[in-house]
Amino acid sequence: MADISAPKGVRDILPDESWKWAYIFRVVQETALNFGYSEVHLPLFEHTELFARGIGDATDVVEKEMYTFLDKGDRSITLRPEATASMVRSYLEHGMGTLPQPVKLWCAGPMFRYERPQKGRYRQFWQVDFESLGSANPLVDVEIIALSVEIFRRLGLHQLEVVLNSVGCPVCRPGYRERLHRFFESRLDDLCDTCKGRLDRNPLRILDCKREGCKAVTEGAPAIYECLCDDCRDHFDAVKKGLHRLAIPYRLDNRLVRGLDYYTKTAYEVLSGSLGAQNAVCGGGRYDNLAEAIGGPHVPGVGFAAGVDRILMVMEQEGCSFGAEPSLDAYGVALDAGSRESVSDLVDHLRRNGVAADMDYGNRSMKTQLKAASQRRARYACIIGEGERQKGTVSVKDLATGEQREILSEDVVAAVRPRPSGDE
RNA sequence: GUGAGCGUAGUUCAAUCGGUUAGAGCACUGGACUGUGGCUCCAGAAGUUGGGGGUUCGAGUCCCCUCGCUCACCCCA
Repeated sequence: MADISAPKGVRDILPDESWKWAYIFRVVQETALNFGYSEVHLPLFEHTELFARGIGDATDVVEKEMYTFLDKGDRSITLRPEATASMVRSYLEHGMGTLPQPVKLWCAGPMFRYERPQKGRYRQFWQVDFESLGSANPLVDVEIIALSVEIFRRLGLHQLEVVLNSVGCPVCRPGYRERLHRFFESRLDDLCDTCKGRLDRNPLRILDCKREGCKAVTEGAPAIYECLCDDCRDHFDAVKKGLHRLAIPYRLDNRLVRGLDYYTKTAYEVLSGSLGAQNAVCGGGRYDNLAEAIGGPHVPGVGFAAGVDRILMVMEQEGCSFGAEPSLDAYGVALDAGSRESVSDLVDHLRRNGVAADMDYGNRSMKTQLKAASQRRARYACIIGEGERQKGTVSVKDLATGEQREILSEDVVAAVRPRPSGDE
């Protein structure tokens, strides 16, 4: 066991896995293009204040899960625990309010949260994040949900469930909160200790509790639907209607909550049954008051983040395809020590002409080189020995059929090049 | 932060009640086959049994501490 190892909760994505990641990002990128979202690259760290205000100081994420440190200029810096706040910051900082609205952006990259690792939860984890900024139109909520569902569909995931709720807005939520408070107050004895504490701070969170006792109590709790203001109710109806039109199935769940005031109206998650306790592959919703919370003008927004680590986990479990595994077109094989330089030259020539080619650098026997060619799933072995060198030829062996022919060096590219895609 | 389970070769795992030199599959290297791969057979290399302390004639095995991993609570992607 090496005495040096990666820090707790982080991991290496090695070649046996990395090509699958690349596949997922490719699918996400194509889908983003289809839906009219443009990619941005955002910094991995921000001023701590952005997250404190943009996520909320009362949340667990901000209270105890952030990687925060002072830089050499004594600024408090935090590794981003999520992307939405950065996205809104970027929108405001670059005056995107002057562009046609909504501005539709996406990004991908690692997020950081100091949590105890477990299945599907890492301290550095990858998200793809989509945000649509500047429109309060419920059709945009529908688009966001449809986009996330489409990504999962293209990736081949089918055992997923969309869970939908509305969390109201600053107009109607206080009334609901009060009703909940009254309801739980009368059943205080049946609640767990943490929920007793939540009663005054944030009774909505009690709905989220997973303890059996609390769940039983919440069965009879008033639903937020009864308390939504006209605006929120119309919006919610429009979103539900939109999902119906697009034939996107969903389940309503009034336990799905977001604790803070700048989260408004639509809240949704996409859950997988095959993930263990960390079963959300995607979470999102509307945050019409977030831009103001971080010191900007009123900019409505809606978006989602999907966890790439978890998506991959579910895909593996459900036996989804990741496209073609990377392979070589040609593998150079030297019969003797004197031919190694010729093989090196040939491989370089192939590579410069768009052929995926590799060779052995370990002075291994010809047998072992051919073995390596098979293992790398090369289509052809390009063999050079003394005889070939004298004649200026290469023996090209089709590793699938075993068929071999000797061809002139200058014709090798044409012989092993993958079927031209037409526009090369 | 809390709880439970687990740490043996690169990796997946063995090792009887505490008993001699800690074994095997896969992977790796070489050979059988010196100009032809996948299969087979043979051989080789590979270990501070996570670390530290204790009990014992003797510890991979039992006890304590510590570190790490895993799962769950919590929270979320």
